[in-house]
Amino acid sequence: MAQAKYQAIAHELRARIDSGALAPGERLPSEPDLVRQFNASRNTVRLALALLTNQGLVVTRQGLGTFVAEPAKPFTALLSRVDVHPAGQAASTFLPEVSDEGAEPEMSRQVVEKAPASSSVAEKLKITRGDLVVVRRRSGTIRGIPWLMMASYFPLDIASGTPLEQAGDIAQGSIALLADLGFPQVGYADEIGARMPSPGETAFFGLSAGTPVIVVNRTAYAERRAIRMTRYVYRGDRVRLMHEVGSIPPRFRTT
Amino acid sequence: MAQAKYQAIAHELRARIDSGALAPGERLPSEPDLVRQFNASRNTVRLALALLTNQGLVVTRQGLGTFVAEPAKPFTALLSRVDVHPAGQAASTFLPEVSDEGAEPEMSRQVVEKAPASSSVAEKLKITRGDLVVVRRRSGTIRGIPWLMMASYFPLDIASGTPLEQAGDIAQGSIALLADLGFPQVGYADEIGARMPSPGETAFFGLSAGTPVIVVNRTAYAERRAIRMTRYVYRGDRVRLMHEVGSIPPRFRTT
DNA sequence: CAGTGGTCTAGACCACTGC
DNA sequence: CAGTGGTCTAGACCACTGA
Repeated sequence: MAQAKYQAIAHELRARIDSGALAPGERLPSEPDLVRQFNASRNTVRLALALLTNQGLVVTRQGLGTFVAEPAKPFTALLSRVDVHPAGQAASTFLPEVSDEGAEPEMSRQVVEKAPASSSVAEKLKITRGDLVVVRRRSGTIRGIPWLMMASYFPLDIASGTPLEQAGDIAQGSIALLADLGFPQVGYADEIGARMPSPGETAFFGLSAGTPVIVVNRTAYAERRAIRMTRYVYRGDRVRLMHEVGSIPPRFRTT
Repeated sequence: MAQAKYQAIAHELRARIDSGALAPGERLPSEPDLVRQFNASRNTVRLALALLTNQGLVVTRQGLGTFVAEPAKPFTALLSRVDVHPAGQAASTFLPEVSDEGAEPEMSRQVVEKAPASSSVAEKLKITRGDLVVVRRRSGTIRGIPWLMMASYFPLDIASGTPLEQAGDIAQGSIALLADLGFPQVGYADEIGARMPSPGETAFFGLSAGTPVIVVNRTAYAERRAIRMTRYVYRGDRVRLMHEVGSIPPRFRTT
């Protein structure tokens, strides 16, 4: 049961934070202070702080100090809304939609490339890994804050020779375009997971250590086949996904 | 652009992993080896390894070495399935349901307590923070692997004097019971997020550093009010949530 | 037992911030 | 400038693992 000293320090600091003795945004004692308080070497103190940092509990700013993390009010992205109550009245919205008290999200212009399918893309589209797919990428910010990276993957036989291969936005939307091409969407499946960000994701979102990302793989289907897979990567510290089913009393609804 | 030495080491090791020179499950060079390879002190090498650990890229085992993390095949939990295609034919399944090639999940017996509502619970149920709620907790394992912690919160005026206040499972399920009590469920909303685990969650799931958890707050509604909020906490390294809408070709369906 | 990672110390210098 | 965190070194001892 004997704990390591750095764990004991982390435990004590965590207790101070959980109890409210250290409020969100407040500065922790400086590292030299903690060295004195806990009679430990500076490296040991830093080990304790690293623990808390990687748990997302504190953030450090060079030259300023270490601060209790402030939970930012999250953006809410509507994954889907399905009304099943009035029979036959089914509706569903599509990503990306995000709410932040009226602020409009800005989406970057779509960038397009042809690339071999990764194993995860191949699995979802039921094609062979390495087969070429058309990839359309874009990212989203709201009030200047980056919150979304997305990439859509289309099987080459569907996208080849169509506007899907051209950069820039698709006016009517890709769902309508796919329908025009003979592949009306009849359903979709979302697969949701979480993991630590890659260095590229950390840089794009400006994430601090101890912040995961949420990954949604949305596969869209026509009557008999998968016609698109879209991967949405959200920052875990500021985004919540909503998914509404059935009838929800108005004052409880999102937006 | 000059990087810190420990970042350069981490970058180099990451490159070896990404390129496949170090395969999943393979042991990295020992710390003394890395000290020699990179002409750095052991603490610097350990800083680099800590970086990779907290990104979930490697795991260390005392006495054995540091290993490239092996992505475990994830369990798939069905968040919901909503058929909207044949108009009027709406169906929806409820948590927890998990698939792992036929293995049955085991759920612990429910534990019940009365507790003041936290701010997040109060917000979802539209009650006042500190109001008493009935809390029913349980956890789930599959093949002995813990994958879920859940807690349901019921407003006291609904649950008081009902079987919801008694420990143990509810035979007909809480949805049916709530309907019997005059609160038939007409819809629900899921709010999905990700964060780093608390110490208790780390211990329960046996998580290593660099593994987030996925949190789903499901609020269930009767015609005019919220009747229950259930919080599901999943381990991020082994669980994927599925959410299916509409008609999906049979060979693409989950399970 | 030898080899691995885990903990801890003491001290040095650098980089950033606000005054 | 003084105070903060960021990087790095050198060395010590402990705890765990497999042979």
